[in-house]
Amino acid sequence: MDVTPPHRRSDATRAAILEAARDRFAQDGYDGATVRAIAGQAGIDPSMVIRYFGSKEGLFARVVDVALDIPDPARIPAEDLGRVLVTHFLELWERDGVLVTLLRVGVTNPAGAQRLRGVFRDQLVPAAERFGHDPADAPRRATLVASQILGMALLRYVLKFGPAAEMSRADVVAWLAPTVERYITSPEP
Amino acid sequence: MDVTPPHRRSDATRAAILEAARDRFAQDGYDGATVRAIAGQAGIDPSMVIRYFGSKEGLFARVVDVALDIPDPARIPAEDLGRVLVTHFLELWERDGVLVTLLRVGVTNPAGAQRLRGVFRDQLVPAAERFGHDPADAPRRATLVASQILGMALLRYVLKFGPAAEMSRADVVAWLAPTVERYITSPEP
DNA sequence: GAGCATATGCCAACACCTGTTGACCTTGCG
DNA sequence: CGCAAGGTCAACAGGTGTTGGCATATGCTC
Repeated sequence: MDVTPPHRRSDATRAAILEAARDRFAQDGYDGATVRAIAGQAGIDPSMVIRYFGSKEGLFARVVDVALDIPDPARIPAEDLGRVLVTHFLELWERDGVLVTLLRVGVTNPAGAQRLRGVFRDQLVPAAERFGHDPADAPRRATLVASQILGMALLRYVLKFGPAAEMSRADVVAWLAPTVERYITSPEP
Repeated sequence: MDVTPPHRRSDATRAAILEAARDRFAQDGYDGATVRAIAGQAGIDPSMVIRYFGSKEGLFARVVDVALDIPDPARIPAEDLGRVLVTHFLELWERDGVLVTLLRVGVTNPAGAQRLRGVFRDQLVPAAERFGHDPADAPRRATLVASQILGMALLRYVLKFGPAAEMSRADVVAWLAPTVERYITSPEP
């Protein structure tokens, strides 16, 4: 898709804009993050943002592009399933601000919600199909797992509630792992 | 605190503004809900909103005033604890848009996040103290329960994900009840 | 019932902020 | 040198919360 020559003189600026945008979107959401604030943080003029990314929406689309990289169930011992998955998701949320951005924007912006649904449908549900025994159950299992993971991420990384943010990662994993495991493997409540 | 005479001629208008505000805030969040849109839906002039509630923030403070009414643990049979609590929270989220509003705004607006923290600290943690055996553990238990409930509410009532919204209430209760119960009663993961 | 004070409501405008655009310099490379 | 890409500046059109002035209608006092 990107057929432009690999080295442009403005690549540094583009990268600076993207980095600033990631930061501002994650911090302030879509409406809260103004083009002027992003440009200011990147140290350039607001008009450059538009020239390089077409529009604010175009920039946002570039920023929010996430691969969940859910591990292959075949390579996980059955008794470690919950622990491995929860650990993976925590790392995902802590890696960069993309998921925080996605959630922040998805909650207020219809287009953002659409994008969140896309991630759920294209990555989480298929993973649930690989994990569970009955593929028809996958959407429900994915929903249950997502509810627990999203809820903890919301408290811990978005709202930054004291008790949630201060829990050690090991504690979070220890408590959530059995829940997630049950949602995936148990045939009924 | 409210010493004004009980019957003002403008009470109907005030109520209309509050109702419209509840709706718009729940739907569009704090920034998305404009004073003009609220006034339009209430069928009056935008200036009336300011005159009656001082400012947009004042109106929002009036709208977002929620009592979780968490039931008394002494009146719940131990084996019904999870079911009763999950059912209670689902009804709370479905009753009116207040919790949806609170979540939508809390995610993007710092003041909204503060208010959400207040609800958590003043209502959820004390409840966890009454429920659990070790009061020192209450913040962590409240966090775990909140993570599961908030996550499901997020998918079901805010983002309106298909699979989450279409699950029957009974199904949600059946799946979440054991989780919530474990978070409250189990001394360790 | 008449007159008046006051509450109620609308209109127009304000100052500010938003995304976006076009004209204009400036730098670096062929 | 010439020319295109990189970058800045100022301005635009539209939307925001908020304010003051002006019309109207209501309810109270005589």
